Amino acid sequence: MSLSRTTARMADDKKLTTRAADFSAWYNEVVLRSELADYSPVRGCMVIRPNGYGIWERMQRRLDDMFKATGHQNAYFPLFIPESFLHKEAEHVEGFAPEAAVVTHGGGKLLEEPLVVRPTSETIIYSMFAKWVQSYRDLPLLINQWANVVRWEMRTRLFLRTTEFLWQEGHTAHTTHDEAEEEARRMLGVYRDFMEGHIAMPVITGQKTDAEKFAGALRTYSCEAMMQDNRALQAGTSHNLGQNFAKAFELSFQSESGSTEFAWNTSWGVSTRMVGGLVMTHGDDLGLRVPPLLAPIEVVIVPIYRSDEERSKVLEAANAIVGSLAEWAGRGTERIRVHVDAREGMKPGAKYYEWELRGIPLRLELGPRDLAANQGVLVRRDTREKRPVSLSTIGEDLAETLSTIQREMLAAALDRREAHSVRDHITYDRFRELMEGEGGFVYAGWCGAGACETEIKNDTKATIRCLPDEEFRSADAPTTCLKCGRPSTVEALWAKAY
RNA sequence: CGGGGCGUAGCGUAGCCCGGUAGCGCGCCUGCUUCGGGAGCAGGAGGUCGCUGGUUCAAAUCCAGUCGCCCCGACCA
Repeated sequence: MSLSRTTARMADDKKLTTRAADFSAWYNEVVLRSELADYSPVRGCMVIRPNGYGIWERMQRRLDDMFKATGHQNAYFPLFIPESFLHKEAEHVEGFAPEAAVVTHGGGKLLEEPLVVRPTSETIIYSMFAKWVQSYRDLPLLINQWANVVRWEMRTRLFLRTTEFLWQEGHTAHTTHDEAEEEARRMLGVYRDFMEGHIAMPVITGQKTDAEKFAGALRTYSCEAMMQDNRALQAGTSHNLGQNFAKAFELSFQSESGSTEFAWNTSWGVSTRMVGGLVMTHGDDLGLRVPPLLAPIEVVIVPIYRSDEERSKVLEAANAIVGSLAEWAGRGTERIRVHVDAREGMKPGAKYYEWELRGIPLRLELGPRDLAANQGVLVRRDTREKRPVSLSTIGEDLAETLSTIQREMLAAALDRREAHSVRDHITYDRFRELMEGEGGFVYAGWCGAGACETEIKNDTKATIRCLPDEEFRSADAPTTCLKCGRPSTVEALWAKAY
């Protein structure tokens, strides 16, 4: 029926469409079949299913800790924003008005002023900050909120771009430009640490060009990751908003010297899009691969038996392992998340395929022969490596293997990214050929002219993903602009993007 | 908004040209046998054929309209 294209081959064929055959179809099939999400009755919206939401919850938990550790507090601002608020900052309204959903009726009556469903919350938040801040002593104000937002996109894709999505948006107010700048950079660093440390998804950080920056920001910074089709995914952004919103919403304070000044703001956000990034960074032709730190289940135990007698023995042993892991404190308070797949009427092989599709990092096969030897067979999802492990040291063994998987997944993703990155001085013809073909990240010189940026975009669909931070720049800096050949003022990272 | 594809059981589909008992595979339920890489047999449940109208003795099938979804392009996290 309606899902025929994407769910084709799903019911009759057990295998997924391969990444090489059709990356896009592969992505949709993985998301649907691993039950991360499903389409909703409303166009462009999605339902996040328990498997997907479990990953998001772990992302949230970790990020929330990181925000708290950097001094932020959570708050919640309303979904509805007076339409006039959106109009108070010129660039901002231009950026968001086209994709705003507007509520015109309530309680059966036409509203006096339409309400915008937040596409982002700068306007409502800074209008409230204005009420709360009087003195420099009230600053910095460091707030985060977890929320849903709505942007009426023309084309949507599960997790990557949906009409409604979940995210966090940090909003801060500071006394000086430099302090705001420091905050914007700090949170970009937090994002990078999280993406590399937890999603095992390496990112390039850097500054957005004027063409790509947030509507209303002074400067925008982003984390750019490379997906397996060699396209870039903007996985997180952080903005130095300058005084633009402070001026629009009269967010001012009295300084130490007694003068009245506008505050300096930042905002920064990451969304459920990261789940899509996880899929496209780590998934393979068998399905999803979830990095252990984000996996709601880290280890699944699959019991193997013939007779009822064997069944009860093996299940007893499996439950004993679960019990011992609940006691085992070798990982501090963070216990190993283990699940016993005791479903009947399913052969072990069928269970293996299913857990592989869902990307659970480790599988412990447990049969009568294993029990006789006090062992289990441990299988890594990422490498599919299979080895016997002793049940007497199972906690240590699992914990160590999980942390190895986490580390090696990042290393593998990093290798893949570097293998598809070009830093040599590249001719424009070669660049165009690359963008039409295999794609990838290209580091090249840029004269700084918006015209060159636009021409390249029209020509090749590639855009400047960011002006990379120093550590990502090439050892021998490019000297000429990729497009016009004039002297380069800055090194740019070019790629086709999601 | 342009181009393409498609709406028949939970999923995938056949049937539509040429109108006449709605079929198949997967999944689901029950039972028995199975179980170290996607089990077998037997029995069973499950359908407003997207919706509305028209033609006809009779519509999944023909005609008109309408709604929706997916994919590919122009905007965006």
